[in-house]
Amino acid sequence: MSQDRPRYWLIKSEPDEYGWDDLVAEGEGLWEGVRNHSAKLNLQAMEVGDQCFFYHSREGLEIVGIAEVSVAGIGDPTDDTGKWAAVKVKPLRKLDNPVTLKQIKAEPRLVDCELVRMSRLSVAKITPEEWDIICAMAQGG
DNA sequence: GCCAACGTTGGC
DNA sequence: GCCAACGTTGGC
Repeated sequence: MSQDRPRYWLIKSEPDEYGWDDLVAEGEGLWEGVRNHSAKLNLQAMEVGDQCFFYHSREGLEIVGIAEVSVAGIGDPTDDTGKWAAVKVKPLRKLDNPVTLKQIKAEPRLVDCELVRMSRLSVAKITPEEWDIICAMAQGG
């Protein structure tokens, strides 16, 4: 239907290793180290301008901000075989109110989202509908 | 090509 | 720190 919207994703990171604040401090972050085929396919489908929820896993368990894909379709420099993908992202804005995994699981319209269905996927797809719901929750208070 | 064993990830 | 879910590997 409406193809005039960017694609939406959710990228996970452990704040201990590389959190939202680290991304903001750097200005632009290389998203590499993904070694899962489903996640790789998502990475390869990303285009410049796509928007990503930035999710803190293990610690925090919440979406803390929105990042934008600044460079797409690059190979993972930490990989010698050349078969893994990476992208670069820039911080766009921090959420007014972080949206926790608990909130997401409590929202009936979000129980089917990739984040909930495949909890171990580090790069998940978000539909425009899911994006809008989560954005509303982030503004909700 | 199938299935069991193992390792890793992530929520609790 | 523990356990469940998923992916990958290796034997047959």
